[in-house]
Amino acid sequence: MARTKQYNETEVIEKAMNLFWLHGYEMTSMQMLEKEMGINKFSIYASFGNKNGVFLESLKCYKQKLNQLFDQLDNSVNGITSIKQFFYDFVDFSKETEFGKGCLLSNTASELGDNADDKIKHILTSFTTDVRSFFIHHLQQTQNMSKDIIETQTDYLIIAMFGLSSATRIFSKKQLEHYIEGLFKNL
Amino acid sequence: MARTKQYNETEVIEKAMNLFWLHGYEMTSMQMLEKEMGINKFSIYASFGNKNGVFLESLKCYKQKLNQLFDQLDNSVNGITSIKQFFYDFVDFSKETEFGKGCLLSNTASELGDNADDKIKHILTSFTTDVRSFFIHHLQQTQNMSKDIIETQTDYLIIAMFGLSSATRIFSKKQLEHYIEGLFKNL
DNA sequence: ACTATATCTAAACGAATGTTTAGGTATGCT
DNA sequence: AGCATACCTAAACATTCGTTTAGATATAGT
Repeated sequence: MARTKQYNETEVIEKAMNLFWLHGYEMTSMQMLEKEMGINKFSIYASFGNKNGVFLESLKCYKQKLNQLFDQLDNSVNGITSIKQFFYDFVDFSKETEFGKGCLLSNTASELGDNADDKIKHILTSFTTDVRSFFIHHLQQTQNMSKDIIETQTDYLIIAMFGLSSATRIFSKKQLEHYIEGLFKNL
Repeated sequence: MARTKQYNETEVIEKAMNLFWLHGYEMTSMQMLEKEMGINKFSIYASFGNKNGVFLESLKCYKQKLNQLFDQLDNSVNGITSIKQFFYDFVDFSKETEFGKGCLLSNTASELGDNADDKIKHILTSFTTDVRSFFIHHLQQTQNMSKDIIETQTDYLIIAMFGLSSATRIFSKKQLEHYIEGLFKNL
């Protein structure tokens, strides 16, 4: 055999993820990735194929982090309260390190839209359905609502969540708090 | 004297605006602008200086269109109802021509963020304050609320509006309707 | 009709993009 | 120890970006 890799692929992807999260896909160049990941272009292409491959892995990495948020909540099963808690946790998560990063997934949906590669679109839509089923599941816990009302309220929550994820890039925690409190006053 | 311009600057900017609206700033190339505006690069640079100049005029053009929405509403002065009407008008406006364009201003805020040129940032912030004062003005009409409550509800509405403008890129009219109805349920 | 001048066409510019390649370097296995 | 192999460095690749420039074309005023 020969020399072994001198970098951990998971670690460098985490760094790449932060770059994409902060600057978006197009605005993040291979040069920036090279510098931030601490490895050469050759190594990047050897490990991930191309820029899109790096991005794809970054999205997966991000998704795992969001899933951790879900997992934390699944322990305290108490209907709408846990949905509201998820909104707050999400704000903390989005604003934990630097200001104005928003949500990598919704940023991507906004930036690339339909032009995105199929694998990327799949990640985005699958996450949307995950969130949707999370909402439906917890709405069902609370009261015995009709299917129509659950559907309507899920649309409400999904869009509120999507809006929140965009808003975290711009608005302060206090303003976001006002938003969340207003949102759940109606439920 | 000599030859006269064979294009109308207002007309070509409208076409440029639609391109930026649909694809964003970075994704819209001079080549695309050339084709869509129907004039040569030379003419574009002669009229607007550079790409950023075209974008700036496009934003102004877009802002005028939004101001028309406001003007329509100022006639029917009835507090929160008119705010809600604005939300609906905005959805119609954002989805009138093609699917998934969202709002050019909030798209720009999301795409460029703090990296944007100062003139562009000024347009964005000035519009936000316009919307804010519109909300405050109409909230004051309804009841005699405390300043704190108006402030809180304005934050709520501003973020809801911002979220809506992002959401129009992705969600259907019916879903957006569910969202708006939910938003105004307790106001 | 002629000329001056602004508009238009089209080619070329340098810089930056994502990607590839060639050559030097270090390390795991026999 | 030595060799094979996979890593890393760094230069070059083609393409595209926004921008500029040189030359052809058309027209308003005399």
